[in-house]
Amino acid sequence: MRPAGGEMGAGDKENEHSEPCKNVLKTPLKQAATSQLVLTERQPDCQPLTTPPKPKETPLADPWTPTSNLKMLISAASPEIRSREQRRQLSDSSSEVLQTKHCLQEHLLGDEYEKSQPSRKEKSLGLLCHKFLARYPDYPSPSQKSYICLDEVTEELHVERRRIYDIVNVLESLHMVSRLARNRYVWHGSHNLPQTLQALKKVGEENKYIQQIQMIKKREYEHEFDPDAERNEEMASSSGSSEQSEMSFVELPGVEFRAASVNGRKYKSLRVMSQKFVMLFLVSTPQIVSLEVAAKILIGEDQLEDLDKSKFKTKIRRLYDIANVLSSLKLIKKVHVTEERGRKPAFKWTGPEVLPNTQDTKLEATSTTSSPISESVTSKEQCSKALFPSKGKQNFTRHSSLIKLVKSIENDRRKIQSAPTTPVKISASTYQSLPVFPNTISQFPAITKHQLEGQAKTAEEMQMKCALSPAEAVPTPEPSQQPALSQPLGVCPASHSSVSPVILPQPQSGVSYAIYLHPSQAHTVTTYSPGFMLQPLPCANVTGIKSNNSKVLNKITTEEGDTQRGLDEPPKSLAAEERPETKSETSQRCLKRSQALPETNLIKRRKSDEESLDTSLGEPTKNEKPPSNSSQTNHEMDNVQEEIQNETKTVDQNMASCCDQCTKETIPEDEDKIKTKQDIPVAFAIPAPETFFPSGYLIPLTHCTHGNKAECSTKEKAGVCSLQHTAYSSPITGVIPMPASELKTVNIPAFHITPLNIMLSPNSIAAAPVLSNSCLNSSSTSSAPNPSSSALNFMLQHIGLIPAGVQIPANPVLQHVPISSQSENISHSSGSTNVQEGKPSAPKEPQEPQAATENFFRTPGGPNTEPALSANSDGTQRTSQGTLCIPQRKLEVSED
DNA sequence: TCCTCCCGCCAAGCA
DNA sequence: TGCTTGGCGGGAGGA
Repeated sequence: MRPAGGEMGAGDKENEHSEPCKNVLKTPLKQAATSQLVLTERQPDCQPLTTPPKPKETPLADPWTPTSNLKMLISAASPEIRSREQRRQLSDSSSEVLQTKHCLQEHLLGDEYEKSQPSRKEKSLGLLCHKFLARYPDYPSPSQKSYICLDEVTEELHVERRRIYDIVNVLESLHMVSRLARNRYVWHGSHNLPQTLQALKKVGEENKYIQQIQMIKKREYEHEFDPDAERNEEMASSSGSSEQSEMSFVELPGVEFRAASVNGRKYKSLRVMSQKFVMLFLVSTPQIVSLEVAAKILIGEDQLEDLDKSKFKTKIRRLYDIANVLSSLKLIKKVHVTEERGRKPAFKWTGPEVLPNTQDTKLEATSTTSSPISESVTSKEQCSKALFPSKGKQNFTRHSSLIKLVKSIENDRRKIQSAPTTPVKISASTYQSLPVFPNTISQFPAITKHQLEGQAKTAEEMQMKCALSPAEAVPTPEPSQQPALSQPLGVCPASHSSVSPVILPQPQSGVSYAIYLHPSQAHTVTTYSPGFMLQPLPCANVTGIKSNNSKVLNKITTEEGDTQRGLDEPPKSLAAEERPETKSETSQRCLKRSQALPETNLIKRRKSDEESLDTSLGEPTKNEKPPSNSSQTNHEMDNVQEEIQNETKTVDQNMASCCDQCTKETIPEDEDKIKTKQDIPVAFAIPAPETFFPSGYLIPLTHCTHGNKAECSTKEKAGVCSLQHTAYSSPITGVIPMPASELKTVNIPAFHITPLNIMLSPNSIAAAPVLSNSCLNSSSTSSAPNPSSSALNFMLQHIGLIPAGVQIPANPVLQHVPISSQSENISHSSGSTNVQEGKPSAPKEPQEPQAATENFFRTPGGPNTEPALSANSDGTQRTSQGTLCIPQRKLEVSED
């Protein structure tokens, strides 16, 4: 009957009753002990016992049939039915049932008996988990705690204890249960779930999982063109993660984690894996994660040992286990993403949207005026509390990293503060690195600094505000959309805030808009920030890497800045690319930083990112001064001209650098490279930074009322008005007041070669010189240029961005202007994935851009939460709220 | 054939 | 030392 040979298969043993004593397993025996009754009764009749596992399973109650399963599910749905069933079960003579079964078993042929056994599916972990969950209320009253006795559970559910551990471990990772003692757990239900998810999301963001995913996808894509790179990938994966060995378990305050023997196995704990898996969903957009990617990331965080494919397979197995439980919890749902290489199993987050951690945010919010830094750190620590604090081991990344974070933040802050001309890290580094006007930064009006700071601060304040009242802050048609909208400002982690959403004051409608840049975009943008250049932006190098088969991937990725530079090196964007050239102080410092980091060390880069992120985040926070300067100034006409001039300089610089970049990088690209660039992670289609500057996301800031200056001044401290006043924003995105109805799209050669789709109002030019400059890209014929546009035209012509005689119109005309080679990338569906990538704001192919329907900047909720969009003629889409969604890509996901 | 994932061996670690 | 936990991977069932 069963395969003989060596070790009997698991399944064999399971059904094996004829080969008794041979299999006396420790655990099974124990279990047998727990169900002694059954065994003792049976043993005499049947063969000497022996197969602990079997007796235990076959015995109880109803046989495992679809019917019984149905009953179980029904009972699960109804406590009454359940209890009734249980009572009946108890009343039944279990021994009789057992005997009957065993007798039946004995009389049946092997095959027949096997058939009588529950099918594999009926024994699935998912179903088991359902049954397990059915035993406890989702929200148990705090007064009456539900205790879980593993022995009872295993007995009642007729499963091996081992299986229960799998379930419990995953539940534990979500803090739905916690271990009290041996064999004993406490059921918390979903009470802690929101908190847990928030914490996980935060930690996930801190860990830059999005970037890791991007990198993995990038490598995958590379493999399509270079099969030999596979080995490299593995090496890269392992080496790059050599310092990621530290895995942490995110613990919630008040929910103590006391897993036994976890110390020795924590790194590979199913709990940790589960949490990380969840994090991937929470930080990614859309919230779809393929098993493969998840496994790779998990492996990446393990030791170097995890190189072979068996490890990968093991991870996949574990992920299936976890996924089954999460599916039972309805947190995820299995789907498939179609790729060129076939369908890939993936899971889509179907759980609750994770809003900003209100607790955490509140903390920060309330502390903003007192001790921002410490608060921020504190909150982070709270979110990612280390395990076993009593042991004080350093095994918990969160702890150590947070500590480092604090230090790095302080250091950066000091540096920044000491640099009077460094308004905001982002812009500071940018400007400083500009070759044309190396000292321009010193001329940059302090007011601009305040504006920028105010912006950053505004973002943070918005975040807090959103956290406090998300719905109010960003009204959305659907609750599920809230996260999407609030995320940029609220949920959006510090890392994103560094990119700070650009606020678009809308004096007329009273509604401001923020152009929120997706994390990936943020990276691009923030490359100006020293820290960001260290980020392993995948897309970038891909282009240049393609031909470098022999290179070790990790090296390649880490060498973006160096090795790629000579090629097309894009991702790094301005800062990374120009640093070496300009050798400005800032850039040098940045370069040093980046170089100091081991190229193969992903975690270090991550940390570096965190530093910069936190720095940028902390910057505004630390700055106690209300953004009054910026807000006030923005409204003062007297200053407009000055600002225009200053910004014009900035623009000029940017443009100059942009030109350089374009000529260097964009033009030379061949089709292959372009193709490579098209590679976009399946679930996280993030355009190659070097190629495109992804679209922005206009977020109506309806909660921000436009008031007069006086009003704002009074509100500024509350961080409400600052948003509106930050009209000029950073040169990166440009900001201009405009009515939603007048929003139009133009391609903005935002830094380098990355065109940015951004909305412009007819009068934007005059109001926002920076944007106006961007408009130069459009071939619109101009109408009477105003003074500012004239100046811009002059400068732009001067630097060769526009031909002599061409004038940038004061009233920009919406246009999609293809930008050289970049445009080709767009229409391309991700290299390896069929999750079709939309292109990042798409330049050249006006027709294509719109093809992408699913904006991955959309709400984290993914497709489900997609707001109603109305397509604009230019391919952009607008939500019912006026939020502009620029199509990014189409995700083909098939649900099972 | 590949995808899923059940099953239980066996070692770490706790009581 | 016995027992609990849980990492791990073989291999079976299903698609």
